[in-house]
Amino acid sequence: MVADTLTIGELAARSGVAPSALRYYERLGLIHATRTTGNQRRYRRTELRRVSFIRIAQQVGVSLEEIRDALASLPEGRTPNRADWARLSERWRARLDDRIALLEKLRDELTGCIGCGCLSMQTCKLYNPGDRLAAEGPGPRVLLAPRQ
Amino acid sequence: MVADTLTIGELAARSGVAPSALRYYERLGLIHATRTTGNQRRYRRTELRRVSFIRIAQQVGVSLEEIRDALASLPEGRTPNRADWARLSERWRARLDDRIALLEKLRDELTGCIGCGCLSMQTCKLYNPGDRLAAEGPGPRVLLAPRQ
DNA sequence: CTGCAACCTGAAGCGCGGTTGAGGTAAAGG
DNA sequence: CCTTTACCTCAACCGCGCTTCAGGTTGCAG
Repeated sequence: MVADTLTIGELAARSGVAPSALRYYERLGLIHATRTTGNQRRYRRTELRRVSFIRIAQQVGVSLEEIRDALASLPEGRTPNRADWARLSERWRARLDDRIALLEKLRDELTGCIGCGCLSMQTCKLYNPGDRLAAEGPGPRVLLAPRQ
Repeated sequence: MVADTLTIGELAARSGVAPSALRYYERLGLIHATRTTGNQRRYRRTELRRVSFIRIAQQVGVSLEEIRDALASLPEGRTPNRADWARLSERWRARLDDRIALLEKLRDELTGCIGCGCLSMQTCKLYNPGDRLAAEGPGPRVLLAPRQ
């Protein structure tokens, strides 16, 4: 069955995401499907692009909630075009840049910092990169959200 | 009380990690403490460095289990010296390099990839950066582990 | 028209990385 | 000495991002 819509199994196969995960994404409002008369999901091909975006964003370390908000900025009525996606990806490029900068800072300071014995929380720039984390206060919830 | 050992509260304050988390790390074997006659934990100052290492590794996206394994490579009998820590941090530098390379690839391909409409799982290099993920097979457990 | 794979829902469960709470003990200051 | 604050254990719970399972329905191939 190679129509203009995809079954959940087909979308799963093409995206590498399990059907259960796709249903989960739908519950959270990240993707959408129409239904057949028999209540089975049918996906438009453009959903593939959404799923792709979701997985990429997860790799960057973004929670599904944030991803949902980002996807919500895509047009409702019509199929998103290149410009729409480009706008979205531009925003994520900035995120990536930030994240890369953080990791580079970590890398550049790691050896010297541990080598000199300063890895003691107090003085170490490494432990509070840019004071971003310090501002969050105690409790780890903030960091470490989408693994990887 | 400013002795040569730290109470759990002091270690928590200095490290920015909650006491409950420190006890949790101990249960998992990431850190160690001696006990007073009254069964309270006392930490050697070097534990501060361990905790610091743990938090840094988490930022890079490593699971506590992996961190424990890494810390296990430190000498048992004696206090780890600079060379010990340097050895360890060298290994993590490589991890950081890998991770940075991945994110840079993601960034460099993101705009072009979405812009050209190829973000379709099939052909997109972005979705399978370096085929590392494809090799894992279906199931997300692998990626997205320690959030952020 | 029948059979079987693929699909459906809802609820429960899992792994991680912790936090919270109850009920009790230790230790430092006055 | 006594009070207050910090600490102890154990068990239960939380949020995230799913998976699994039971019990039932759909839809395409032969």
